[in-house]
Amino acid sequence: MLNHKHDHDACIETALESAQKICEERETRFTPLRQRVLELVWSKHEPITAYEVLELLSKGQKKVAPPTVYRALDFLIAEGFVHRIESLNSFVGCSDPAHKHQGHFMICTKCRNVTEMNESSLHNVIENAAKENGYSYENSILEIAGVCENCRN
Amino acid sequence: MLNHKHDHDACIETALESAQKICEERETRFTPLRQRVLELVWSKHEPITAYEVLELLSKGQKKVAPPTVYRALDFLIAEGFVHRIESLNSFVGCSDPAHKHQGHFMICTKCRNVTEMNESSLHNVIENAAKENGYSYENSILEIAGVCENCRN
DNA sequence: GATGGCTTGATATTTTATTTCAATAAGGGC
DNA sequence: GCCCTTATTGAAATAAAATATCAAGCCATC
Repeated sequence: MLNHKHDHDACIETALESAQKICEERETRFTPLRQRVLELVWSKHEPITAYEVLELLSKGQKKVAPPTVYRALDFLIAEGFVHRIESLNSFVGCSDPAHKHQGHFMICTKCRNVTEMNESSLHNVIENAAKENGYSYENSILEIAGVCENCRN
Repeated sequence: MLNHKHDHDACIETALESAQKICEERETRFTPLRQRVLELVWSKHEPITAYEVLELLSKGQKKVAPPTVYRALDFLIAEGFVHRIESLNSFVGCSDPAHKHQGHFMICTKCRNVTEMNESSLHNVIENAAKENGYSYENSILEIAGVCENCRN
């Protein structure tokens, strides 16, 4: 778990406001559905699956079908508001949506909390590794499994 | 594609022999099924899906069910003979089965060929990144998408 | 208020992976 | 060799994750 003092409601709100603003700048449509899905993805710091989002989304309202969720997620990923965690078939809110980038993550194998690494040095190393092996660089995923500080104590 | 002169039959054979030897050392059972699945995974350098293996395996003999393939793959992965490419839901033969390690890969977005990187420097950087962020290191996946040298020419 | 494009709804299907229990095969101790 | 235990494979069903397709709705602009 994150720090218990962590005000997660504020965290969600910031993410939503930030996304709202970015969409206005880009003139992309941050529809109610997309807002709601982003909110649900942010509802915990742990990665959430598309079908979990589906279930939450369907609560207390007309049920939605999988494509509805996947399309919203596709949009949010394209805008950089959400990252997909490949090793978990899950999704997490991006901690730095203003700058488009790949997700490089650490995943706690105990609490399943995810921490995003935005270190440019790491990114450079990865990009260089590709070039040294004769590949042009397009994008990359890095997912490190380990145990976070809180869980080790 | 890899170098056209690449003798892929020899490549498969080496992988099988190497696996055979390692299993003898470890006293694990390299059964005919597991051998056959490893051979099929190695049948191309591109990643192969479990269901593609299933189909090849079922050719000209009694059809097998998905768990048969997945169990064989689980064994091969546990022994380090095969890696899973998370971003493609696919599997590739390991180029260095003697040393257990994570797979760090580059994936060509044109020819879909996969190159495994066994650079310890890269591994060190990743392990350090985890520690700097307060995580203990267990394992990691790195999958870089780009265009390989051959495809750029 | 018609047009065209994006967005969502709805249904069906595909792809990927696992659960469960039964049958078979392999190795260890006697 | 024969029994016992355990590992492996077979078989059927199901679960989980994702996509294809077409219809309906919304919205901006003319």
